[in-house]
Amino acid sequence: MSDGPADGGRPRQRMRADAQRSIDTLLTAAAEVFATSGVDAPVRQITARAGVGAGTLYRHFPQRSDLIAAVFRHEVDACADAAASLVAQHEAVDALARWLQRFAAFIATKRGLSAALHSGDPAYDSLPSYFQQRFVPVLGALLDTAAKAGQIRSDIDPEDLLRAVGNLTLPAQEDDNGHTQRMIALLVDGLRYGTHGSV
Amino acid sequence: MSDGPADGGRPRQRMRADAQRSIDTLLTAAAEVFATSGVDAPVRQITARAGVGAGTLYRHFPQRSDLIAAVFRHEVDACADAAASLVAQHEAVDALARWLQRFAAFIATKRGLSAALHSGDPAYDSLPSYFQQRFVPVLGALLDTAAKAGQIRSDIDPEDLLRAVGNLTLPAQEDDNGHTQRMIALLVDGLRYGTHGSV
DNA sequence: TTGCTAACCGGAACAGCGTTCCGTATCGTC
DNA sequence: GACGATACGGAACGCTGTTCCGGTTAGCAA
Repeated sequence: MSDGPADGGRPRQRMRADAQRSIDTLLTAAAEVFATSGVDAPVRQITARAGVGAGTLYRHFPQRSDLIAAVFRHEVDACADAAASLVAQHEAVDALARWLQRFAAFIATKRGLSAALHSGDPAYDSLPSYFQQRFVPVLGALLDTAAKAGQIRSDIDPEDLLRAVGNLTLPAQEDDNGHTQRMIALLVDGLRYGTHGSV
Repeated sequence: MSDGPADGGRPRQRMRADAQRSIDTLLTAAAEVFATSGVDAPVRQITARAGVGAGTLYRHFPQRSDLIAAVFRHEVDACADAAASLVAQHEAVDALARWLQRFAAFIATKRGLSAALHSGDPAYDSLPSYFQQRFVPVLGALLDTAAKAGQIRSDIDPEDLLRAVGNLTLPAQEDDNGHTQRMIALLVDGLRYGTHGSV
């Protein structure tokens, strides 16, 4: 996906290089600021970090919700795309485990977002389905590959596992000392149960 | 309860009459403004309606949450106290029905509040229990009286009924044309069921 | 009743916010 | 290289919450 402005579709005509640069910089800066100061952080904090004027931000994201939604989609994409390189570099079940950790880290940054999600702003309406559309196939493929390799059982619904990991992550505090990671590892071990040697 | 300032206790020494007047005016004005513009309404709108300077508001309610909590308590009190006069003027089951309608009207004005409630501000921590402490005995007494008069059954838990009416009211839109009221009436009829003649 | 003082009031003033506007700079093309 | 369209930056505007302080008033004592 091409992280374009908030018109919701593909660019109707090629975007100028500096504009695309601005958008990328803003998206990155906003993600960092949202992570540290929450989604209610001042606009100027984002523009300052991006080294960009306020006008530039409003040109590309007329509404605050546009920026938030774009950052969300951007991070969803980054997380989903991470699966490919993990698969290339690790064994099937290992790639699965690592991706779930990555996914948990993603969820952990979304604490302040749930309030915005339920604010009724229509700009957010498409976000949950985007989340599903992007992650379910990715996780589904990871599960499939590992199952076909005989490394995990094959009766796991990706949607269920997605929700389970999400729930596992939500209540965690910031300083949970790897508790969430250990729980996810446990979950993965659960997946292994019932294959080849073990019963 | 004496709607004092936000020190949480009774006035440690008699308050000047003009101060008490200001507090009352502010509480009334704030309630009206919150009802029309939501709890996020500008402070100046409240002070303007109360015919009072900003300094006066901040003197009595240093934090915004203090004002919101005070308005809430004030309205809880008004609603709870309404029961007494209803009992004096109507038959037991009628008083009960009328009070439930009154309670539903109260809940209906609390739409915007739930977000504030869950904001984590400790000023709101005591509100839910205040709600319970104030309403459960009132409704309990109404139920008791009506039950002893043989007008309704006697196996109703006031806490349950409180929650039921609350839930009944929450999803209602502003223009529900008396739908909520009809549902509550139905609930009261349900209470009647199983007494004297009927089965 | 009068006078005194602590308490209170009003609103101007300040700081910080989101948002708009427009002169200037840059890109892509001819 | 020159030109038009596009995008950039940041000053400026209006609105916000909050503070501050000179003037006013309530309550009490003489």
